[in-house]
Amino acid sequence: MSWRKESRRAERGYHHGNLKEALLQAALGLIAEKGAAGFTFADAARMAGVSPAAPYRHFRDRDELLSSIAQRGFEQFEARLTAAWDDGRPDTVTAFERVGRAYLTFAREEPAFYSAMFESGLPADANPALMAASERAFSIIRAAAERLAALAPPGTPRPPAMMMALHIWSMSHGVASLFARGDAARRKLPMSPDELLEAEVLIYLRGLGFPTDRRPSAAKSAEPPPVPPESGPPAGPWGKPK
Amino acid sequence: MSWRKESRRAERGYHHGNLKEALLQAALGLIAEKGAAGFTFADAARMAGVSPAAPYRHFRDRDELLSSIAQRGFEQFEARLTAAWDDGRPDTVTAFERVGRAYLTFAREEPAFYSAMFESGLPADANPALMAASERAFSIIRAAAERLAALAPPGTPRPPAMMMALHIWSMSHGVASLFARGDAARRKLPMSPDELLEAEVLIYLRGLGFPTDRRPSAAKSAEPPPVPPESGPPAGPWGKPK
DNA sequence: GGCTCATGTAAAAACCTTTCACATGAGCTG
DNA sequence: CAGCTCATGTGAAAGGTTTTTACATGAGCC
Repeated sequence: MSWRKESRRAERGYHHGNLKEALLQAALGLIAEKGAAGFTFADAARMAGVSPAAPYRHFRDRDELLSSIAQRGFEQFEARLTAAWDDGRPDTVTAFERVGRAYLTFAREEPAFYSAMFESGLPADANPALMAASERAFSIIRAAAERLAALAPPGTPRPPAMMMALHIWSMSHGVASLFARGDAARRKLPMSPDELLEAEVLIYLRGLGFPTDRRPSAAKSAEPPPVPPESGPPAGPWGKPK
Repeated sequence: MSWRKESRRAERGYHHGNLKEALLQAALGLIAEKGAAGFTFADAARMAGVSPAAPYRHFRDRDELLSSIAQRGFEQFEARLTAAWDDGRPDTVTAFERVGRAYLTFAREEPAFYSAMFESGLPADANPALMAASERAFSIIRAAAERLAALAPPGTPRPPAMMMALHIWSMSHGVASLFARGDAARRKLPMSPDELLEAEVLIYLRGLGFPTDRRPSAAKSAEPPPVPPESGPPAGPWGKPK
């Protein structure tokens, strides 16, 4: 029953040729199915068809592999957020909400990355490149918050964009890690995580004085779309108890 | 150099007498200093002065110890939140904010519990007692949200209390796990986590139509304290850029 | 063809987890 | 108090993982 190994070796020769990448992929799969904690360096090596010592030619240790994955995760995360933000088109609020949804989508679709990024307990100073990548991802949220802050209705104090960004981030992260991980819902929710976050953000924005009554719809025009500054008893951003 | 073990044994005899508790304490310490992932069953045994096999008389395996700790954590968490809520005294909003602060304080002061509770990647169905404990803790937040929802200013739609509770929880958890763990701040913040969360909650509540201009102060009287329904351009809940 | 260095391997040390047969002694029973 | 019993510990061992070290391979380059 050793033809497996033999053929593997035959297929690729003594040198793997692309081990580093293979290990990253293998680890990603393992983390997705067994959690960041359960993932094993030896397992990844086995999966790539090399000896347990081989990975050490590419990563100082298990933690470095993990932080590489986290870094790569932040890069993809940044890309997704950037795409979702789409430079604020068609209007700032719509784009902003899309960023929130993208956050949850990423957490749901890339649990392995998300784990490595936020739940692997990596030493904060693990990797400067990691920090930088995380910083760049956050900067998307901050940039969006800046644009949003600039829209503060005249007459109201303009909220600090950095604070808004941190608030939005904490909401997104909170919803993602409490309600949007694992097998969908370990707690039965009255609404989906997406709806939950959207309502949360809308209420928050309204608290800052932004007009957030259901979708400025068309309005591809200049910001801000003309909206009554105070539209009486506002309709809630949450759905009716259908 | 074996007098250590000998004396240990002498001190306590063949039977430890309180091993289960000793293991829980040891594990708590280890998790606090090395993270939930780094903690080792064998280490806990060593710390309690027993053989590596002894713990298996009290916990099916490492995970069961972890989930015991998480459960205990939720119990203490519930106690803290209950105390902070203090049945809504002196007024609902003040008490509510106190609950938020208690959340962060717990995360900061009991990192080991917090890790075990939220970051240990325990299988969702690990322990029914754990689920129940977590449910009880959440119920405090929900109860508080219910009282708050009942205060919705007349004329505005009353927000679903469950939704509010989930929102508040996600904000608290988000701030706690992103900004209030580890060595205080791996990211430089413009304000403390406590202030960040307080501002976030205040803005959110204002978004729901609650009057939240700085502290109803005295007003131990009946809810709601008389407040102008719409106080013009509201002063921001965030501090001035001192 | 021969060199060299990056990339793999094998073997081994150190540690963890978990199980199993066996040892102890605390507490009940008579 | 003798004797029993069973919960609680111990030692040893099997099977994994991590990481290091000396050695093997072969790809790329004169």
